[in-house]
Amino acid sequence: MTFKESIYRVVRMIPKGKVSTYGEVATWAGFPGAARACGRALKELEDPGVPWHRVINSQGKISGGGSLDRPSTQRTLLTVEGVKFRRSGTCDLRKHRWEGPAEPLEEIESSEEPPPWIMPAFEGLE
DNA sequence: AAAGTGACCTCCT
DNA sequence: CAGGAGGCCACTT
Repeated sequence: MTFKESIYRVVRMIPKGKVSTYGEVATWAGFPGAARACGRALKELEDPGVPWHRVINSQGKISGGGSLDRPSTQRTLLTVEGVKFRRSGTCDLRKHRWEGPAEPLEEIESSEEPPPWIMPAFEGLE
């Protein structure tokens, strides 16, 4: 299990309409403090099944990195999912923040196939 | 193989 | 709210 795979596995668990932060994703993936590395992992993401847009920074804002069109794409996807943004560019983290994985991560690590309760990332969108 | 550098961050002044 | 330092990983000397 590589670092990136661990990150992706956690991100795939974020439900539609919820968001999480780089730092928390990294922590739940087993790498506390690796928020920055987490950002790079998502930047280099190739798997289309990972809802990368649901990961924002700890201030509730969309980070400006990656390719130029990525921040706007991210905001559009989140808006479609029901996440509201203020004019300042921040969203209400208290309302949309994902509480974290309900099941201990160990259970997932041991399984070969992804469990059926993980929803496709872009279901209901296009 | 080891050290340096950069990155979609965070936390603490 | 701005600025600076810290920490993790991956890529490059």
